[in-house]
Amino acid sequence: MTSSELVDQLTAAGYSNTRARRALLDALVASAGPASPADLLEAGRARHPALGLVTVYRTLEILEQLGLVRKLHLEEGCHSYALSTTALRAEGDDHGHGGDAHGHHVICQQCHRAVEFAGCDIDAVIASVQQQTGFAVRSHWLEMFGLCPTCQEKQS
Amino acid sequence: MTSSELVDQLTAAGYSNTRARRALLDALVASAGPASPADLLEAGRARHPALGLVTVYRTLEILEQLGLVRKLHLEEGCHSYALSTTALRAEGDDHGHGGDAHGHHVICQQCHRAVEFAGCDIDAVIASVQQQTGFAVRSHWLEMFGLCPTCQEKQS
DNA sequence: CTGTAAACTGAAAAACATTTTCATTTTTCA
DNA sequence: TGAAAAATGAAAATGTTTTTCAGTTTACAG
Ligand SMILES: [Mn+2]
Ligand SMILES: [Mn+2]
Ligand SMILES: [Zn+2]
Ligand SMILES: [Zn+2]
Repeated sequence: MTSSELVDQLTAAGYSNTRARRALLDALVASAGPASPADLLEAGRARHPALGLVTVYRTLEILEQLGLVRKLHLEEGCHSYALSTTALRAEGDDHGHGGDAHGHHVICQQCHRAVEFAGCDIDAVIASVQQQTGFAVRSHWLEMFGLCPTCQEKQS
Repeated sequence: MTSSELVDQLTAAGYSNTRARRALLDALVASAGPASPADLLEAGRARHPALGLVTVYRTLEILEQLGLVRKLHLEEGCHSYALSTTALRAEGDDHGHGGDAHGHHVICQQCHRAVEFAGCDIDAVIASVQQQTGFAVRSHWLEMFGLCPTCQEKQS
């Protein structure tokens, strides 16, 4: 997903095409792994020095609502954002957190690269939990951690 | 799990039995759902008014290391803590986040009560992710959201 | 093109959350 | 019971997110 495709999505949704947003989206597309708001501010300022942190927060909120990025919760530092994969966004496969389409990530414990994956087939687990606890499960949230191919090689 | 059992675990692990810790543990056991550090400070001060927030953070960190509480990441407000279930702690079922035994919670979207559940049988999903992405998956993290039995009744 | 209304921006301040520091108090244990 | 070690909490430092607001930029109708 290029940053101008992302801009198109924003304008299609009725948002303006501004310099600040282009800078942020460029930064987001260029970033290797998930990036925190502070990370994105720094990277965005390389493109548009006047960029403000408030705009980073506001734009990420919009992007998240549109399903273009996902907020990851990490052990360290908590929130980071990662672009969502086109294929998965299109799929509309909603076991979703609160009714929104959702995806899940594997995150490298070494280099922190994150990759979205398709097909979280956990209906059996959900059924078991509903039976065990009496809860009506409406959504779930799953993250995996490990080593990416590159870091596996370096390891050995 | 009573609070004095928790104190026993602490002393067994070499930590002192202090008034501040007893107050915090009482508060934790009494709390209905997951509680934030600020929540626990307030509840703990009902028992020991001098209790400080720093001690709340420090004690939660210890309890988490011992596997007695788990840190939940929620959409709103981020970190909260919930006692872990005895049965699950004993089980030593470690698909674990970083090698530690782990458990998962279902959280009520209405009243925020959290219940730990056993048996996250997602080996097939893990295998598929490893195959899809090339990552070597070492641990995972799963939360479910829905309605607890009580809130389901109220709903209808 | 232009002019205008609506949308957006970023500085600053406020509101929160977490961590560090350090002098004092409490606990443990010989 | 006394000394050493561990733990405490106030205060300050650090970090993150939200709110406000006056000024700027963008979109778009004319
Ligand atoms: Mn989180
Ligand atoms: Mn598991
Ligand atoms: Zn890696
Ligand atoms: Zn409920």
